[in-house]
Amino acid sequence: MKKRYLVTAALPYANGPLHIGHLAGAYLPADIYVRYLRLMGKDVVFVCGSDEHGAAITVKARKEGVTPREIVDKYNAILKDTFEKIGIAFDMYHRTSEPIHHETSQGFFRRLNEKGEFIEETTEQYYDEVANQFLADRYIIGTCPVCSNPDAYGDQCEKCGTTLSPTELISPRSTLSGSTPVKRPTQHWFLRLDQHENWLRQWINTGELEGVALHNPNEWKNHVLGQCNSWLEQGLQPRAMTRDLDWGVDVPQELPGSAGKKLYVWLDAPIGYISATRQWALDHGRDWEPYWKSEDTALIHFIGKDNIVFHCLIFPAILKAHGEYILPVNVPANQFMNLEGRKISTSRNWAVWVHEYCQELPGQEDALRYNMVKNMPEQRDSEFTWKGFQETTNTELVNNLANFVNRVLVLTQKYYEDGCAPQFDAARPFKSGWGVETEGNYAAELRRIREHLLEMGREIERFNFREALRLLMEVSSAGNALLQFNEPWRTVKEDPETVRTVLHLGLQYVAALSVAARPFLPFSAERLRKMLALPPLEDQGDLEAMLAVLEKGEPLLPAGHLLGVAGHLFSRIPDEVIAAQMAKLESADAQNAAAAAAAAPKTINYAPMKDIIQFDDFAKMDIRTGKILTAEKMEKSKKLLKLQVDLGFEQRTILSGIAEHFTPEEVLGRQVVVLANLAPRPMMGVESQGMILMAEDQDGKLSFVSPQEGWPSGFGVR
RNA sequence: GGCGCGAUAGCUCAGCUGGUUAGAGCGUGCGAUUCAUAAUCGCAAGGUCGCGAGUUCAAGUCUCGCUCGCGCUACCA
Repeated sequence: MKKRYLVTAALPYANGPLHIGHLAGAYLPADIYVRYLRLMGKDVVFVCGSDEHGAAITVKARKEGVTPREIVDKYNAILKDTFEKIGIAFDMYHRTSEPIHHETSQGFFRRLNEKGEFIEETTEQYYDEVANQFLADRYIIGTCPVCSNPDAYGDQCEKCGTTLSPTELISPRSTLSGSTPVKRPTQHWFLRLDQHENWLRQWINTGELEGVALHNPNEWKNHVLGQCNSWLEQGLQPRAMTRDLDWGVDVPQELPGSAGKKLYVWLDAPIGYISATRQWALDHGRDWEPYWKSEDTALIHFIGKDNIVFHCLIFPAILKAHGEYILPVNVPANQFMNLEGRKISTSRNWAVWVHEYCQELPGQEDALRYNMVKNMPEQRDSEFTWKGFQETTNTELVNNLANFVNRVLVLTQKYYEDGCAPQFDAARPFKSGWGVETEGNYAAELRRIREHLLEMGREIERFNFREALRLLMEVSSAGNALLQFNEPWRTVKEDPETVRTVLHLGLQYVAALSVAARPFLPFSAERLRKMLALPPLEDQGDLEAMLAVLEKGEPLLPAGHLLGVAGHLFSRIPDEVIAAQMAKLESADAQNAAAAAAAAPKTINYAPMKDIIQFDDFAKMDIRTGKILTAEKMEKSKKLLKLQVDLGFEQRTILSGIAEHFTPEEVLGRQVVVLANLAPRPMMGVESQGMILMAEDQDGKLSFVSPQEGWPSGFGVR
């Protein structure tokens, strides 16, 4: 057991609101874990914050005609408010635009630079000659090579989701000036990740660093280890830690060549965890350093699977390179949550937005949390459906949990007019709620609850939140069974003594739930406290203290305790609400379809004309007729066909990127037109000696360009 | 193409280092019950553990091949 915990949840990017996938992926598991630790009296700090830098934000600002500052202020406010409303209890929700963060990340940069962790390298990047600046990937749009979307960004096509680099775009253009960008050399700082590969491999797979055991890799999730090893096996390459950007943390200005350079997200966002911790310490008069630099601290990152490599390899490399920091003891990444059978998509508005949920289903925050846990993508992608949400909420939360609480309180207040927990005989036997036809006894029953909650805690510690939630709910079921087996409504006249004992015990179940449910259902737990007229939880050791009382077989709520007002802990989700939410999703979908249909005819995006050339330029090209003699799929390639082409006077081996459009059989014997004097180029170990000319339409479909049937090979085209 | 992860009851998912009749929740059927938001409790039915081989006394669990889904990654002269 570590002495203290530092828990982080992925920094949300401040250019959009939060959807259920984010919640189920990172924030909710982190929150449950942290709330549990606090209830167990642990020293824990839980940090997060808005990631407010980068080109995507400036692009959005430009589009909306506002400043980047206005964008991040807006979304930071929304995010912060959403987290609060859905009950994510950060100790500090920070933002990367704060000065203390700039200072912290620049400090890292300086330190790494001094320690020789960087190499400075010059690469070619697209440059806008009209706007006079280098272009971030996001500033370049062009035609997607995969789906032919004419407006794909330089880093990603939002239509088909493919990850791209700007050089892959067909006919790239700058979003700043509309001009065609040109490549220019620019110098950047690269982190020598290759030099960290060995210890990272050792550390990931054995948990050992320099002979010291830091964690047990068996406790890490399969897909996390798999993803890391996949990268390690391919070999780590130096990675640029700086970019030519205008919105971000400056590269320390005293360094030569720093003008116009900003820290790349690798050296910006994750260091936000540290900045946030520093700010928390300042606000609370505490020392932040033990949380990041002491070996008896457990550092845990909650993230989605898209962030695994970042948090398991690159950030640890940075921390280790710095030299003073500890490494994460676990990175329990979740997979993705789908929505109604499809991937959640921000750009297509196929999502359930958390702030909208809070607005449209007020008071149902815990129902969402419950459903998120119930369907948490812990080991594989999972599925959220509104129908499932309704069913789960109505059966498990309303029918089982809320109803149990209600029937205990209503029965008690019905039978004991003073509205107090009854005096009772602890030695009185009754039927246990934990098994059919088993005799129970008051103290043993309380210990039974304790054992169950201990098990729940163990599952939380192992990041098995679904299982932990199931165990919690079993307490409620056992409570229901307790009432069912003893039937106080029938025996209250003939055997009032036993009924007192049973109902008093029922109240203990509710009291136990009012503490144990807090990690999952914080709002409901608080309402339970009120119904029981118990003080609000202090959030520091409440569960630990409660378990100690249960262990002694003593009541959590003494006889004579005046209860509060019974009420409905959860309300049923009616069909109309589900129908309305489904309609909302479908209308988003219809809007997308309409937008796509409307855009389709207009987006016959003819490539812009290239610059005028002279006849001499054309004459330099030696274009010849030819015929494909043999064709085979290129080993290990999805796109390349290896062709033998007859040019009459000789044969050529030509590699052509048409494998996704034509099979080797289809192209055999085709007459083609070949650019014959193109410089040979090796690809995948084979030299390509020319280029087959193809026509390409708007959708990226290809067509051979051929002379008339039977035309001889080897003659010129002009 | 390479690599990683996944494929288990109608649905959503657990099954650690291989070991007795493969589990849970929901749904379904039957029964009990009525304090409670037509709630609850019990019992039962339901699976050739993606497909095909192999290792083993023994495989959902290990090995190999294949199919499908998701993710990362390379090649379009």
